[in-house]
Amino acid sequence: MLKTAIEMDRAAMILRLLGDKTRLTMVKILDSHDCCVCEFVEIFKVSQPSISQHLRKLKDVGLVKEERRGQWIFYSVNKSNEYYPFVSQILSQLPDQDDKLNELEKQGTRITCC
Amino acid sequence: MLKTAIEMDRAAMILRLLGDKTRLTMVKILDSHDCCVCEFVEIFKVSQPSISQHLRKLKDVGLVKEERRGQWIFYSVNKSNEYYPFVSQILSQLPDQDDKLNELEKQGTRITCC
DNA sequence: TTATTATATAATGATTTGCTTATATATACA
DNA sequence: TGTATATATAAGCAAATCATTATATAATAA
Repeated sequence: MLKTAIEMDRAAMILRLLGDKTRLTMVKILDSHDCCVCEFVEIFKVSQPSISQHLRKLKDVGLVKEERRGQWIFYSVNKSNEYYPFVSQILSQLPDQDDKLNELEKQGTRITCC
Repeated sequence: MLKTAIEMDRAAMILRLLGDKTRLTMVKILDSHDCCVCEFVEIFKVSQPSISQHLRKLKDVGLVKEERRGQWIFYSVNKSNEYYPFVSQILSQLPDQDDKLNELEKQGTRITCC
């Protein structure tokens, strides 16, 4: 077994985490753009606590990190996380989600503070 | 968006399917060796219906196929399935599980009919 | 200071999941 | 043919999941 291979139980845990359409799309978006909670609320049309809970799960395994900027808390992918190489390979096979952020731009609800 | 990219909801569905340690290990094993139900029962130490139910889920999305050989039903990965390229890339990042089958050989519980 | 905005957490409930045991079906063997 | 073996399906149950509403906390604006 390669030293670099992810363990099966860790891999299953990560796949289960990504096996939710909302979280998977979040991570795909965050892989190329920082976003704050309210942007995700707008994109996914679910309640703010629901978004916060998804982000919490991603943060709990260290896959995303948060950073306060004024009134907002921005999330980004933690590319130095041990699971990132595994996740990154998966994300690379997914269609880019730029249309979601472009939609926010058009609506004027994209947050571009700081 | 690339024509070849898997849709987000399909991707999430596949990841959720693989996001179970038993199923993930099954698919990893099946990717290189056909196996029958009773071998998985031996490997995973869970009930036979539990194994059958996992295989059913994998079969329902077309990721594995079955073939009767005498008294046994052998399962294998359906490499022509539309999701196989996506899955294959994930499997390639996992440690090989040959030790599981080697263990069966040692115990003499490997099925090598037909 | 008070009101507003952004976010997190707690509590709750419906649905899904993954196991179990019991049972049905199909093949193989004596 | 009758019995054993391999597998599938059904039913039941505990735990996990994902949403919601209510509430708490922190920063900003008036």
